[in-house]
Amino acid sequence: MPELPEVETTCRGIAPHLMGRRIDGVVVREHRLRWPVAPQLVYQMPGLGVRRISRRAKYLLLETDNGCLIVHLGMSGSLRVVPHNKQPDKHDHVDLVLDDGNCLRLRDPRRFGCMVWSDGKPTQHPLLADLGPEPWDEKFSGEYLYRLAGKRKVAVKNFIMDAHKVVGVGNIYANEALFAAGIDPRRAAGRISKKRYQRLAQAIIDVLDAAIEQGGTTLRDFVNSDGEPGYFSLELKVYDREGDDCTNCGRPIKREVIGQRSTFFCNRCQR
DNA sequence: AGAGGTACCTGGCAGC
DNA sequence: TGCTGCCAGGTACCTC
Repeated sequence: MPELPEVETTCRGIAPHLMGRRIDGVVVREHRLRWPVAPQLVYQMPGLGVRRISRRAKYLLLETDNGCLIVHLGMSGSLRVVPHNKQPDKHDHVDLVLDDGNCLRLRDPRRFGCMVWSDGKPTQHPLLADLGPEPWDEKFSGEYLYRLAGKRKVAVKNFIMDAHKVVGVGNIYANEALFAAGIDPRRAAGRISKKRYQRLAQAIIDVLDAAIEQGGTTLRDFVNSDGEPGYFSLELKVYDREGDDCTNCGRPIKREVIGQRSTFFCNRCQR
């Protein structure tokens, strides 16, 4: 389940194999992703050169000479560069055939991902236009979160997972960042001090940085690899550790459902 | 406008 | 062993 660090790692992994290449063709074996695979892939992409690969939130942007492919990996998606004649597996839904005999292959068993097209600036696409800042953006800070929280009653965990506030904080990292900042995930967003938001903002950045670094060091080959990029072996302190000892105080980690999502925390260390 | 809930999808697992 | 049923997750979209 790709969270932002895995998307970033994918972006870095595939970029060298795509930059400057030409798309010779596109094969869509299954168009039923979250939204139907954009028809432009088939009628517009062939013949175009790849100019730039980048990431915005959890979206990968593949800019060409004439339009931009926007890819989201959903929960189970992955992208790899493989020889085009390699036999696709059941869940290999789309190939972008490159001019060097390889292809960029999208695999997505659960089909929560998407491949949509943007003719203009991808950042103005409806999916991207209203997103909050990247955690590394200078716009993002504890002050920013504090201001946005106002008097809102929503649980702080849901608040930081809202991509319209700040992008890239999925369930795993929301749990980890709140633990690092010592904040109870159930606490109302509007009832947290500016100072504690400053700690939280830094925790979000730190936890994502650490995961991206892990991704970089444990990066599997994005070419000719059968394996999935795999989960970063980042040491998680609370996520999926219900009943285990808190690494800080030794008390058992609690699990509770907040906003229909599993939430893990230490109710002694997080207030 | 904010808050809360639902849908989408399938591999993997627990329980029978 | 084989079946059923539930869960995981990101995000758009629905309703109140």
